[in-house]
Amino acid sequence: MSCEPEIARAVRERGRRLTIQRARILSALRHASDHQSAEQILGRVLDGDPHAGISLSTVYRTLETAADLGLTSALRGASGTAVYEWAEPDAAHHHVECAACGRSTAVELDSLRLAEAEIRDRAGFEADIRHLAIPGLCPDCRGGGAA
Amino acid sequence: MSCEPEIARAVRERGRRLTIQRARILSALRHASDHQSAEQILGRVLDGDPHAGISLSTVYRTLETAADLGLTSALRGASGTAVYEWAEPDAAHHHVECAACGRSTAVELDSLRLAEAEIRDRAGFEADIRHLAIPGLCPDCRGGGAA
DNA sequence: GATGCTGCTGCGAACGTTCGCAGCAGCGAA
DNA sequence: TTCGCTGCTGCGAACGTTCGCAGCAGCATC
Repeated sequence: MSCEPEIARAVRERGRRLTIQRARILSALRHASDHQSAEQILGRVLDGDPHAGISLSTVYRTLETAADLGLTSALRGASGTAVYEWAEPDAAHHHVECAACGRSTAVELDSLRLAEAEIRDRAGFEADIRHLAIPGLCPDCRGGGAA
Repeated sequence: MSCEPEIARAVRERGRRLTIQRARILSALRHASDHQSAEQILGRVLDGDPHAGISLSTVYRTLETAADLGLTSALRGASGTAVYEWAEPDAAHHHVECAACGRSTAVELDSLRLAEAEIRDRAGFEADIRHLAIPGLCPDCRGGGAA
């Protein structure tokens, strides 16, 4: 796949080692169209090569490392299961998740910039609100179920 | 404890049964000064009565039920362990958690009202941003470690 | 006070995730 | 190319949390 050199560079540039496992895991996530759980990612890797012999621990650790490097971002929604996605550097976005049906949508929220400033003023913290799972009710469930 | 009738009423008013276990668990959380994990709450209950015979499952279920009723609110921070607190109805607040040292502070954030409106406009979701765990860096760690 | 419905509980297993450890392998230096 | 350091991996155990089940007990009714 064409993006592997890109992944390799991104990892090595930041002083980390590029292992076969990392390349496979990150490549799988890179080519996924949406959020993937750790198990789904492992499934995709093993789909491509059933003899890869990659463990779930490694998937978790790789995803955590990659999040540190800014390559991926993690999201733990109401379901409790964490999902991961490739981090497009310019597309900071947030996820609204329906508490009733579980459907989730990505939104860009300018007002959270204000929240960061507000936090700096009131608590002195340097907040990092680039990727948030926000609970709510989707239009369908709002009309039918609740209210 | 003087608040038990209040808890009893709150539970029964909403059509739920008041059990000894629920009364004990909610009372323990009500009198706690800050966030408590499920295990801490169980500890407090058993502290008061070592023969209470309450299981951790019941603590989790009670806290979930109480959150549905609006009596408590749950928060799952970066540590992964969920913490719970008694929900003061008027004091909507958020928690900023230091990614480096783990310290967390409560802040009130007006700008999140804007975010709710923004979400309604852009995604049609009715967001519920009353209680959020926001990652960041506290003043101490910002000065010393990062930057 | 006795009875019945059914919501709640304790138990134990299972889930998703993290951790500790011993061995392997990437990468820089020689 | 070889060597050595040490960061990374697989394994398995442990953690916090959720789930399924059978039995118990709160509450409404009589």
